[in-house]
Parts: sequence; structure tokens; C-alpha cells
Amino acid sequence: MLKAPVFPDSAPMPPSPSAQVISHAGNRTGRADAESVRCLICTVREHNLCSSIEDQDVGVLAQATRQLSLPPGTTVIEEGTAASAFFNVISGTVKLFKSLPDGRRQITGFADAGQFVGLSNSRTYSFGAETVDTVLLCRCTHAQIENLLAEYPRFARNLLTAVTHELTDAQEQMLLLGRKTAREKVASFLLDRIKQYHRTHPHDPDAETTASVPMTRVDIADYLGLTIETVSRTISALRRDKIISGTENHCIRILSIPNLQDIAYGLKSI
Amino acid sequence: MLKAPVFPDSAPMPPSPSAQVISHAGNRTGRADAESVRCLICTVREHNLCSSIEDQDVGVLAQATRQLSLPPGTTVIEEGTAASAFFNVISGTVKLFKSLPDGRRQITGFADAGQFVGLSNSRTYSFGAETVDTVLLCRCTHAQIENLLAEYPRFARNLLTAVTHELTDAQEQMLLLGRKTAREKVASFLLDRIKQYHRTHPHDPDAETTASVPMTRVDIADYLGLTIETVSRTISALRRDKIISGTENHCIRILSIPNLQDIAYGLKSI
DNA sequence: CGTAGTATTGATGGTTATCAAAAGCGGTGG
DNA sequence: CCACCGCTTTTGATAACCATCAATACTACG
Repeated sequence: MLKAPVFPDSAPMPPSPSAQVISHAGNRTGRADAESVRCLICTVREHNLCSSIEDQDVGVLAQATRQLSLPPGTTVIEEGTAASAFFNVISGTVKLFKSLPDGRRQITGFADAGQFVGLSNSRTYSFGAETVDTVLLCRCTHAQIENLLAEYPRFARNLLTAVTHELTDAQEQMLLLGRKTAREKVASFLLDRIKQYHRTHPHDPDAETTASVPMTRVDIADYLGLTIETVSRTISALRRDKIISGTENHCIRILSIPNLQDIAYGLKSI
Repeated sequence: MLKAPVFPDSAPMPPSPSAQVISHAGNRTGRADAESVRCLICTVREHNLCSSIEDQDVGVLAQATRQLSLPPGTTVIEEGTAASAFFNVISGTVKLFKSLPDGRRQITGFADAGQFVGLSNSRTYSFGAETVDTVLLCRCTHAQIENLLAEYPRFARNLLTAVTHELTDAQEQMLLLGRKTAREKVASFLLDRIKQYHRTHPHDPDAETTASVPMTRVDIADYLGLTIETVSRTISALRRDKIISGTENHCIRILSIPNLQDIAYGLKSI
């Protein structure tokens, strides 16, 4: 595992206090200044929260956020530290996790391009976040989020939808963790990765049968509530059974999606 | 398990369409009509979403909702059916769950007094809900929720906070399901039940050491990702180890909260 | 008081964890 | 270029925890 420098909370921020950023008159004119362009050309804006803010107001967004590129294995959020920032993933994958005092770890989800990270009700983060690969993200303080929520009802509505979606995913993952076998867990995981690849590569003709797995076996194991050995053995077994193929560890080809679905939902004992 | 009649979606509702209910002038006067009183005297309003609506507007709430009392084992939401309603638990406990085709079930949470149930992004519910004991709840259509969201920014803000809280709980539960031992799971569950009892019985002098467990062993097992036998054995073991006491199955007395906490977080091997 | 559901306890087995070692992979530098 | 090193992954042997199967005890309720 890479040595993980803590994400500097003192990273360069817009000079003016957040409350003023939001009401900054210069950003309501629709003038496409250097900052605004960043949001206007953003590859994920139409798919994420930022779509709640119209093109004309995008300067507000650009001034409220700060874009960052982080190498693999970088700590974005350290579990238990003061909760002050919110992140939008532009590209790459971030893992979210919770730990026990003795080091056991549960990855609660992976945030891919278009998803957000860092909402918190309490004063501190109840979870950690770390980059899986090279990640481009937008950073925004909680104070600025509060301003956007107060100012743009659509933003509040979309954030609610996004969090509700996260909750639905979490419930599905609880079913997996509590009631599925190792084989069913791995099959479910691969199906999720296919869906994710399809979302982020809609024009790839192989998108239907490709799963992008940028994370290591350790991460997969911590996500599925298994050990790395069991994950490895199960993937090998799926390969033997001609359900998946490909010798590459981080790109898996699916030979039979229906079979994989049957396994994931316990419909096939084999 | 009780035969579970499906909750009738054709239950008596306010006569007027929801959109009109919200803008119904008569409810903005502050006049405490019969309906409004129900919300004004509600025992959980100050602790839940409804606190977002001021006393003067409470008639809006009263007309938008319908109160119901349901016996134990009643289906409130059937997994996979059209998502149309939202529920607020006034008293009692509701269990939320997801199932696999072969009947394996994972309870994703228990909604106690003050909590809500039934938010959904998709056209159908991705989960089921069933009463654990006798439950009093307020029912409200999704359309009416949308109206409240649009009309009362504080309602939207509070709902976001509530869903974020649910998500935090879900992440904690994923850690439990994926990485804790049976003993740690049961200890964590009992601590949660103590907290819940404390919230709903703040004036009981024994609240610090009492856990109310209205659900059966089957429900506990399906919540913790165990079998009923393991739950039963583990509770017996905690009793033998003088960490809990009481022969009653649905009311457990805690002898040592610090010990229980150590067990729950893996700090104590014994 | 009898019955059905619920909970406890015991015996045994299976799935997955743990321990261990070897093989593969990627980067660095001689 | 290839040898070397650290890291990741795979594969094997064994063990532990929890599930399964089975029987008994308990509780609630008509």
C-alpha cells in the first residue's frame, strides 16, 4: 500500500469567504471567465449535482470549487477528522471505508466519475476516503455547499436524489454482505463494474461485456467482506467455469452475463 | 411469522388532490381545526421531519397526512411494488428489508418512533417494510412530499439531513456485516437498542442500562447476517459472562456497558 | 390445557479464514 | 538486456467460525 499523505485542508482556496462567493455579482453576468470555463466544459457536469446550476450561474460554481488531481493511494478524507469539505469525482475512482480499532476495514463503496464524496452530519467524518487510481476531483467546503443549498432549490433537490440513490446502493450492499455466498458476492461485484464501465464508456462497442476493476484484490476483499485469497480463488473458479475470461487483473471480459446474473442472485447453484 | 396482509394502497385519503391540499387557504390561517390538532399534539413532531413546518402551517401537514395504527406483522411496503407513499413512524418499530429470490432476507434497518420510511428514487420500492409490533404511523403520498419539498425549504433541508443520517447508519452496518464476528455483531446491536430506548424513554431512570428488543430472533438474525441459533447462543454466552442479565427475551438489562462497547469494537477478545 | 409459534441447546459439517509458499508483474539500475 | 526487488496475486493445506440439522424447552393465546 502506498504511503498516503493526508489531503491538505489548507489547499489553495478562493480568496473571498464562501458566503460572498455565492453572491458575487460578477459571476451572475454569464461572462465565461477562465474559472467558469472549467465548469462549462466539465465532462461530468450533466451527469451530476452541478447540473442543478444553470450555465448562466456556473461562475458561482467555478468560484466555489477547486479542481485537484491526485495520484493513486492518496488519502482524500481521514476517518474521524474534522468534516469540512465535499468532493465531486471528475475522473478516476475513490474508495470509501470504515475501520475497526484493530485495523479490520470495510469499504462501503466506490465513487466513480460523476459521484460525490464527503457529506456529513456530524462535526467529523465517520468514514475515510482514498484514491484508487489517478483521480481528478472538485473540492468545495461544507459552508459553500450550504450556500448552494440555500440559493438553488434544484441543487438541494438533486442532492437529496443523489443521497437517496446512495442509500439504495447501501441497502443492496447490506444484502450482499449479510446473505450472499463468496461466489454470489464476486458475481454481483463484477456486474456492478460492468454497469459502471458502461456508464463511463457509452461508446465502447465492448462495453456490454467489459468490467473495469482498477482496485486491488485487497480492496475487493474489503468491499465484499471476504479475504484476498477467497476473492482470488473465486475469480479463478469463474474463469475455469468459462463465465469470465482475460488474464489481465484489472480488466475482465464477461463471457455470459445471464450466467453471472443468475449466480449473483442465487438462481444458479453451479 | 404472521400472515401479512398487504397494506391497502387504497386506504382513506384526504379528498382533495395533493397539489391543492398544499395551497389550501384554510390551512394557513393558524386555526386549530380537528386535523391540525393531531399534528400539534404529535409526540414526535419536534424530533422529526415535521418540525420543519411551523405551528401556523401545521394544517398543511395534517391534511397531507393520514394516521394509521397497524398490528404486528403487517406489511407496510411490499418489495418491488409501485412506490407511492411515504411513512412517518409515530410509535412502535418497523423493519426494512431486502430479499433474494430463494427467500434469504437481509433486514437493512429498524425505523423507530420519529423515523421515516419509504423514500424512493425509482418507480418501485427496492425494499420491503413490515411492522415489528403495534405501530402508529403517518402516511403521505410522494406527490405530497414533493409539494412539501417545493414549498418549505426547511423541509427539504431536514429531509436531506435525515437521509444523510440513514446513510451513515448504513455504512456502520456494512462494517458490522462485513467485518465483525457474531459476538461483536450482537454487542453492537444491543448498544444500538440501548441508545434507541434512551431516545424514546428519556425519563426512565433505568434507560442507561435497558435495551428494548421488540423483534424476534429471526429478525435479529436477518439484521446481523447470522442464523437464529447463533444469535441465541451468543446472547446466552453474554449472559453467562455476566455482561447482560434478564430472562425476558424482549427486554435485556445491561450489566456493563463499557464491556459491551469493548466487545462491539473488537477491543476485548474474551 | 393444548397448540403453534418462538427460543434454547446439542452434534456435526461446510464455507471461508488463516497460515504458508510460490508465481507473476512492474519498475530500477547494474 | 536482464537480474533484482518489492508488491500483488495465485494456489495449497489446515483450522475455525458459524450454518445446518435435530431435539427439547419455553411462551402466548385461544
